[in-house]
Amino acid sequence: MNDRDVEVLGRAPLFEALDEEGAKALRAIVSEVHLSRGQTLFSEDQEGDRLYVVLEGKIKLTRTAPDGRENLLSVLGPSEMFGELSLFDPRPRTASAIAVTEARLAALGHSDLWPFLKGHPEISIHLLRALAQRLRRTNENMADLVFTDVPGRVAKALLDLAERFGQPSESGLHVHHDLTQEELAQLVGASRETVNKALADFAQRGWLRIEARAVQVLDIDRLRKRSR
Amino acid sequence: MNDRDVEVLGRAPLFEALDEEGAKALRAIVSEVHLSRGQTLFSEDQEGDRLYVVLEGKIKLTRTAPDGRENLLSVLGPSEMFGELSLFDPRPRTASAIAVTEARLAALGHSDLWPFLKGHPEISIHLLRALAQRLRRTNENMADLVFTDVPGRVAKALLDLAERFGQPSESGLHVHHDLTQEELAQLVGASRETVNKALADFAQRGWLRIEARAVQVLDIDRLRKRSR
DNA sequence: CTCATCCTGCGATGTACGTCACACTGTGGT
DNA sequence: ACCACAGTGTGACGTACATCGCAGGATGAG
Repeated sequence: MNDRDVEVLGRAPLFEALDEEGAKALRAIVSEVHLSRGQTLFSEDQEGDRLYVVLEGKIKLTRTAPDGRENLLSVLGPSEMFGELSLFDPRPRTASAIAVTEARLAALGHSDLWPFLKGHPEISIHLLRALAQRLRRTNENMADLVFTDVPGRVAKALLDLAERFGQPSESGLHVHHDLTQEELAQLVGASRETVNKALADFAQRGWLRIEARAVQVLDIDRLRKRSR
Repeated sequence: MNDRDVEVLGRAPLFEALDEEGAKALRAIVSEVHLSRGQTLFSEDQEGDRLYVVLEGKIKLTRTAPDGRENLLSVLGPSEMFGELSLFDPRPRTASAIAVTEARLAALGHSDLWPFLKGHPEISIHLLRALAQRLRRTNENMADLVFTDVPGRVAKALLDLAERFGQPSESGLHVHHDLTQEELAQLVGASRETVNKALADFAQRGWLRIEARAVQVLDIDRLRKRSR
């Protein structure tokens, strides 16, 4: 694990709570996982008690309906944590984790983390905060599903992705989200076609330019307005 | 606080974790709140760092969209906890809490609970589990919004309410949910009218009988099938 | 380079559900 | 006992979005 990884890991809620000594000890027991694009890390209904932090790349969490249709819960990038639910609430996984890009992860199992929680109760507090934030965000998304139309949800999703993965560039903000329109559609809970039309509409209005698995945001304010 | 209250409180995730001694100490510092039907305990955007456990009655958590439309996050009954998010993640409340029936609550503030968390780290673990379960449930509901039609969501909501508030009776299961059809509609993310039609349809098929703020479930299996 | 496969773009059609309108019923307040 | 008003029941109508169909690009494996 290189210096950059250490920095990335340090921004995860788990490590944030620890002093350098504790962080060092915890780093010593994480194991590293490498995934190539499209590879699945774990699947719905599997047993599993490992928690992951993204070091590099992007991971999507998906749920599959009985009829096979899919739903994208979230897309996670560096420093973000996932898989912890089955650690605190020992049940089979309720989502699958699949690499959207080539990715490297840090992994911690139940038996590795648990003693640490006992020894460093401040970690629990940070984890509670992280889960509380997630719950807020999820409730927000629920409300959006009910109240906001598809273009609005697409705008919201893009803004969120822009905030997390956007890179300033000559003509605006370059958001390389690495998602196909199909995946974007699953993320906002709509059909691929409608999302495509919404994007085309935004592009035609000059708010953004569409690229392969990315967009150039040209007028972020307009996009914000459309998202409300 | 009477014996019954003590028992109800003991089933909340907060108290579950404690031995009798700890529970007794914690009980000593909770304060009791009384609400009459329709009264609001706290509102969206308010500051607040108190956590509540329902002792008696029912509370709804609602969000209001900018345009005034409402969304019901959940309906909580005895032993259920709410308001803890702003305790772990100190931000204004993201939902309002309103009494659906006359209700009594036990309340704990930040300054009361925090020392307890330090002294009893096992509480944090139980709280983590509680939040993890909630997150799973919320994700489930999201998927339903995307994949399940309104009648299906109504069926799901009724089954959930039945499980939590149902009373066995002569002809089936009596579910006194205390919600108007308007509130039920806000809970499943649909219009009052469509929910009414779904209920009428279920009743006409003989799956249930509609009563004021309640239903008699007559054929729970059919209802289950319709919900999937 | 070439073919197969994945991804994107976009029009035509159907439908579930929201909105509107209105009538009926129960309930609680003075 | 009355009226007001909150809650329920149901039809007519419009529309946002899913579904279907297909065509044009991009991508990558051999």
